Amino acid sequence: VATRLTVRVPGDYVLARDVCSYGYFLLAPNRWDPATLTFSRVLDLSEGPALIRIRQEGARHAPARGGDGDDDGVPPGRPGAPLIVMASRGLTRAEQREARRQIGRMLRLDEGEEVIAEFHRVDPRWKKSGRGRLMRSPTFFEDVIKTVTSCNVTWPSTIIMNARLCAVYGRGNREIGRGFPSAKRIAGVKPGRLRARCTVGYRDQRIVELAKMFAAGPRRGGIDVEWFEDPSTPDEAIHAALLQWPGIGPYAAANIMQLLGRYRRLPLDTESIRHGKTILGMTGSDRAIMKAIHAHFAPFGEHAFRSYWFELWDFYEAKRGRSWTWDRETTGRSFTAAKL
DNA sequence: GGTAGACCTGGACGC
DNA sequence: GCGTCCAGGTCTACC
Repeated sequence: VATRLTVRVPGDYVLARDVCSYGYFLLAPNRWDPATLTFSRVLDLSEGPALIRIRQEGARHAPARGGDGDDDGVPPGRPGAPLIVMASRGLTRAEQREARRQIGRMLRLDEGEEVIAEFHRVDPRWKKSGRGRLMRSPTFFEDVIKTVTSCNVTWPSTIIMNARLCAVYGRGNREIGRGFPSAKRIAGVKPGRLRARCTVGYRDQRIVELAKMFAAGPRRGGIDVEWFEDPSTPDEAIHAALLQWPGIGPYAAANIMQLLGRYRRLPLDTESIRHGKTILGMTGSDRAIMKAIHAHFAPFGEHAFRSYWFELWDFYEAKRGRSWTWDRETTGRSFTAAKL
């Protein structure tokens, strides 16, 4: 008998808005169905993979949009309504706890209403839409690998890499689909084979090396995930550690910090330069613009990245409609600036 | 301390 | 179609 779970959420939580808040919601194994406002993916649980579908109680299909500009950005869904989670099979008690933990991490349910309210006090532009939470992955490992697959490539390549990683090395089957591969699985793959089967290019060795570090764990000189996830670990220590990892430079390190809920640093890339020039009216060399962007968002303090990110996200939405209406086969493939 | 060039892939462009 | 060029962060080598 398939398991059904009810997940309680913060009082302001809206699934459609808070899932469709970061590009990773468009990357395998994640799936967002704009027609039914349902999120689904395969989770890796102790007894095996399981497909889970998540929807929010009472959320209905968004009404057809009117003309451009008369959309107030308020997402479909009743804030704070519980999530209904349907699994493709029966889950043991232990697996139910695992699933809740992974879903909680992915949806950022740990960030309560008061955290988002504080962000809105610092930057009131997002109060009306309620934007504040950023979607991430069920595990730290997946967040790190997704970051690496988004470095130095255009978005369509990132989509392909993640799809291939799941299809080739993820657990699952034809019926339920496949999840994201575990660190242990990738750690045992030869770099050349990863490159050939997943088109990760020169990232092959770096990805395998990272997987080995995750798979080894702290006792064998690898990565101590708990230390990174622990809010009491200082930002500086995490940043310094990340920069030592293969394939992780300033952009990736800042992005991973954001994914860990540390929003003070900005992962700036070429997209940021465009944003600085066209939206913020900045001029000068790329270096100068990067510096100016950091300075521009510094006053937002520990919410700097949220302010920056939702400014970018607003830009994409202005061009392509609200993110929860994006179809992954069309809009979802081309939502970055280079394509607009 | 900063920086030129290589790395790999998919997409755009010119023929 | 086919070949060439370019975008996109990180890393190494070298000032």
